[in-house]
Amino acid sequence: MRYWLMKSEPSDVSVDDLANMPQQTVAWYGVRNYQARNFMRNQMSVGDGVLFYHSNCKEAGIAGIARVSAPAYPDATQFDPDNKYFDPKATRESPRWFNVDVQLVRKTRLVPIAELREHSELQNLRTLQKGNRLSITPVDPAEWNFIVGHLIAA
DNA sequence: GCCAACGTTGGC
DNA sequence: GCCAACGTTGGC
Repeated sequence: MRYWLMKSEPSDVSVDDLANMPQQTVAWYGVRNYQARNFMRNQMSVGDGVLFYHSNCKEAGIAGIARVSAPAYPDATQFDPDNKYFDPKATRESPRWFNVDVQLVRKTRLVPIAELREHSELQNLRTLQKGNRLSITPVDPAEWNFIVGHLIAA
């Protein structure tokens, strides 16, 4: 059982979009970064905790709690020439990109990134580090407990 | 919209 | 294998 922070642009999939999906579940398609792919393919398990994060938007921050609900499988968008995530180098025999399914546990208040930065308990949180651009980052259990127990509950 | 930081590409 | 050029990310 691990913990993760996963970024989504709310103009693409917001926490409210997720809440309205069947089973409140979405395939985490469109990841085109090998490190993030490897996290999904090699390290994620069903039941892992996810901080659903809104990025590249007016109010960036944690917007919900979710869970990994299906292990990694080939990302369908890589095979679709009409999709913006199409990858001509990917084949069905040898897919390049994988995604897990993520299911909403509950929407939370928006915890802004500035608030996350206020807490020394979170000074090592990967997504807060200078220059970090990874859309999926691991979260330590202590960081998870602090965020879920103190910030979200507050 | 700006721009720092980073990942990828491709010529050599 | 190097590395410059380019494209992207994402907070501000």
